Amino acid sequence: MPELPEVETIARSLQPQIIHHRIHAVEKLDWERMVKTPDPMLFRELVRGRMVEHVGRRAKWLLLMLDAGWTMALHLRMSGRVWVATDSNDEPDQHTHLVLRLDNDYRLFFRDPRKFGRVQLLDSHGLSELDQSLGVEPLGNTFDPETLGNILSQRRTVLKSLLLNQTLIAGLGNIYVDESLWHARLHPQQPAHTVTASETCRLHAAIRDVLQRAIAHGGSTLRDYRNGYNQIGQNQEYFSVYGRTGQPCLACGFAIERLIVAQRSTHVCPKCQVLR
DNA sequence: GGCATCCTGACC
DNA sequence: GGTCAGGATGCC
Repeated sequence: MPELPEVETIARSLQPQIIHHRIHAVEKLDWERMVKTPDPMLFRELVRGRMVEHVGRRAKWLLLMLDAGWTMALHLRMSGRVWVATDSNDEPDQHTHLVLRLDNDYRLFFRDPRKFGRVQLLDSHGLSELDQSLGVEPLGNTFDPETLGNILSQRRTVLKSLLLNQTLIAGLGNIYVDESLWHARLHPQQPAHTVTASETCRLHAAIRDVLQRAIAHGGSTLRDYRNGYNQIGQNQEYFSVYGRTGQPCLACGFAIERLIVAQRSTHVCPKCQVLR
């Protein structure tokens, strides 16, 4: 799925296209399980006529801030794609399950072949609950080495699991966890509470660098991800370990290995990332 | 923690 | 036909 950098890139690319435009109607909604709340009938009713005031992001949630206090929160999960179709001849395909008609005749498409994606319409209370269910923003001001150290020191779980846990640090997924750990020279199976202060500083810096670079490159496109203009990202050209099994480590030349950690495909340099 | 589940498509 | 995939949840 889109992870933090991809969702951030989508949010930024949607802003100039949809802010200050009104949603005329929900033009297509053919997979109602996609709507988490409220029920699909009410969803259609409440969305009709709303003005998009801002587009933002919280963790991996894409947030369309609407007038009347509503927020449409979209989660793209594994294969979701959200973009603005500007060509009126461009028809939504069988995997495009949500289409919003805008007042400039543009349409917002939410395409998701695997149907894992979700959308919900939240009032301020619902938005606050969503916010509180998520951990610290790794690119936010409050995420410093001390904060990370406190999170690490209290858990005996392995680093990979901890970094994937959205209730602790919110926004990392499988790609950027592997990339961050490689840059920090830490093994994904190292127990969190054994990470030293200097390693914590390295990990903190690595997470921020990896995410910022990914955003600068417009996100990583493996298969499905596109930005709000339906364009691919470039960050996949800059991976250090993810998907580089058998290829030489960029730091030491040793072959990158693939293992399974926390039931997820995991990539490491066995020489740079030694398990202690 | 580990595992199944929600889905479809790509690839072998 | 089997396996794998950028995610999250729920169950033992």
